[in-house]
Amino acid sequence: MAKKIKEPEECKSILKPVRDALDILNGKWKLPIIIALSFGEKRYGEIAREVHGITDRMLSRELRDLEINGLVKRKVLDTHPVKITYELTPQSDSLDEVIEALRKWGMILRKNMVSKKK
Amino acid sequence: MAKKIKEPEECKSILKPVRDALDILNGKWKLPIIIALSFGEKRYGEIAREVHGITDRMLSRELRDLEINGLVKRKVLDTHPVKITYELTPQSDSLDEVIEALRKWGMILRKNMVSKKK
DNA sequence: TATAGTAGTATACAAAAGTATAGCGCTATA
DNA sequence: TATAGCGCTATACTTTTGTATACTACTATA
Repeated sequence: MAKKIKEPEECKSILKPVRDALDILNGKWKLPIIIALSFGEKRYGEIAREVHGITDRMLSRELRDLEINGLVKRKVLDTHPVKITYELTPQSDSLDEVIEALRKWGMILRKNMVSKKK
Repeated sequence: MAKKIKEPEECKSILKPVRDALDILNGKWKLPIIIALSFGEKRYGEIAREVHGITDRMLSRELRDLEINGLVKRKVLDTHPVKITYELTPQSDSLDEVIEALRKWGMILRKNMVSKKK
């Protein structure tokens, strides 16, 4: 009752930031890449090996996207030959909670699948 | 050091469930629909009005998808004329943490944008 | 000298996601 | 009788996402 009056505003106040977040994290690969980088800076090839199934094209596009949105920093070290690393910015450090919540939910999913199917 | 040895397994153990979760929550609309339903069961038209910008085609497809994956229950009430409602299942109730984490992150995003841009 | 790793880009294509618009049969209301 | 709401589906289209394969120029190793 009191809920019905309050609801529309409450619903919007959740929807808006969530949609902002989803706009940046969209697609199949962004969070997996961020997770891989959450263990420390990595080189292109290292990320490619950890995020199974991603193609070079997608990886380079997603890294560029993430860089544009300020989630990832690309660093060129002037060793010889040059070495390039990617690392997270504070912006994506703050994704920890999102990732942890998704991990937990994914595990619940799997448990339910197993108990239903097999 | 100790981290480096542990990392590959640790990384995989996070990546797998997160990717399971993302496979089900993919796209622009699933979480917004779930958020709308988190305030209680709703009819098709009500959802359409709350999730701004979604087209009928997408809404009916996403609802079917969510139903198939056990996140939403479609109920047909035999009033006259029939009334159809959608409600969350316990499976998607457990998404609360994910949504809350995304909401918080989305708000941080917006704050940073404002302080950088305007 | 041949091979493999480095960090990607180029090209072409297929599949999925999303948009726009129209329409259906039904019922309740003006 | 006309209109609006109900819960969708149909058709056609565009955009985004993703795959597959080949290629570059460089360096280090076998």
